[in-house]
Formats: sequence, C-alpha cells, structure tokens
Amino acid sequence: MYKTFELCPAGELSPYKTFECGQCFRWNALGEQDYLGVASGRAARVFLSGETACVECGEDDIGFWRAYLDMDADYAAARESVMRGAYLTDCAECGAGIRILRQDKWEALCSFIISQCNNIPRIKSIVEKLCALFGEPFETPWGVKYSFPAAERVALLEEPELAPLRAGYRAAYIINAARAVASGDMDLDAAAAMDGDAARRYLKGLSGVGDKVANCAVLFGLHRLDAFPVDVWIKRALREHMPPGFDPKSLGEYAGLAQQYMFFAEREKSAGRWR
DNA sequence: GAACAGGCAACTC
DNA sequence: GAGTTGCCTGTT
Repeated sequence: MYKTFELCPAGELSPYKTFECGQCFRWNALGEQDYLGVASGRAARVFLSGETACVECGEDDIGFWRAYLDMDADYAAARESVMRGAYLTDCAECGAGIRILRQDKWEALCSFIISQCNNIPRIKSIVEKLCALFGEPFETPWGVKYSFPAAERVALLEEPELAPLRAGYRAAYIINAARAVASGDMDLDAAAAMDGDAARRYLKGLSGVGDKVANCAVLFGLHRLDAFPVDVWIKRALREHMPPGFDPKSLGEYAGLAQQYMFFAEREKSAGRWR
C-alpha cells in the first residue's frame, strides 16, 4: 500500500534542486518540484504540496526514504557553515533546499564510473539500460521499475553483454569494479569506515576510478560530506570566483555540500535561470 | 567530417 | 611529475 507522508517544510528540501544537482541518475521529473525515483529496489515520488515537502511511497518504506533523503541532518546549520565570502554565500542561497542523498555505495560508484566524459542525459540512459537489463523488476503504482543490479550480478557478465548500454570503454571498468566488489577485493563497507582521504585513495585502486570519480563515490556513496569533487564546472568556478591557491578543504566538514551549491548555481546560471 | 565532452590510464620526456 | 594521447559514443 502506497501512502503520502509529510517530510519537512519546503525550504528544507527542494525536489528540483536535490534531484537536478548532478548527484543522482534515477530520478525523473513528473512536474515542477515533483520527482519519481528508484533506490534500493523501492520507488517513491517526492514533491511539494504547498509549503510542505512530501514523499509517496510504500507504507513500510517511509523509514528508508527518510534516511535516503538525509532527513535527520540539519542543513540550515551546514549551509551557514559554508557561506564564506560573497560568492559562496550566493551559491548557498541559490542551492538552498539541496540535500545530499544517502545513496547505495555500489550504485554510486558504478554510476560515477559511467559518468566520465558523459553528460547527464546520456549517463541516465546508460544507467537505466543497465537496470532494465540486469536489475530486478518490481511493481509500483507508476508501472514496473527495475532495481540497480547488485555487484554480484554484474560480476557474472562479460563485456559483450553490456554492449546494448553503449557505455563504450567504460564497460570494462564497470565489470572490473563489479568483480572487485563482489569478491570482496574492494570492500565498500570498509571504505565507509575509513577517513575520507584514505577511502578516496582506496577506491582509486580500481581501474577507471581517478580523483574525480573517487571523490564522487566518497561524497555520494559513502556520504562523506567533506569530499570535494572537482570537475570542469567547479574548476572554472574556482578559477573565476575564488582566490588563486584556494583550498576547498578549508571549507571544513561540509565542503562537499558547498561543492553541490556551486555546481548547481553555475548550471542554473548557464541555463539563464539564475543571476 | 572533425572536434568535443562533468575522465582515466598509459606513455612520453 | 607535468604533459600528451587514445579511448567508445553521441552531439554539434
């Protein structure tokens, strides 16, 4: 039985900003501030109803979705802590309502391996095909959805079986990572227990995982909010708006949240939706 | 048709 | 250790 639950005031969770800030690939807009997504073999709709953010989900799953949406964290305080200087303050205002999702470790790692040298629509299409071909189907009020396939499942595949994904040279990286995770050579639970830097170095032991992908996996998969992935958007933003030699680590335990605010703000700006 | 893209790895010097 | 190049594919 699916039910609608109230989560928090709209100011603390913007579905649009949270699902369009580049952290996840399995959420799609049904309307403005109304998103349908899949995580850990469950589906939910997250939307605003007046001044309240709500989730529609299986009645037994509300605990899962509250955790996934990081509802126990105080984003007002975290946001305040990264408002250092005019530029970061602007970004934090633009991104207010972004929450860092608590995504599955393997799904985040695999998704960001796929992300390299790809744009978001194409990443989403590759991930969707991976799920449709190798994930488990399940019924939802919105039709049949597919879970993200476990590493153990992907580990059994050979490269030609991934050809329909059109993932190109990333296919070998995906299978290699799946085998490492499934065999325990890459222990993501152990990585979660390490400090952020150690986890990043550990993940870089996988082929196809460099600094950017490792930082994304640490931030979004291990929920280490101090990780600060630098992609071309962030590189440009740092160059144009921050003093030379600025060290993102100086932003403290929520540096990764600041990164998401910057990323979202820069993309809104380039789309002409902000400043 | 060539250049490029939210990156990595292997190779060069 | 800094710089260059190939890699699949889809888009411009």
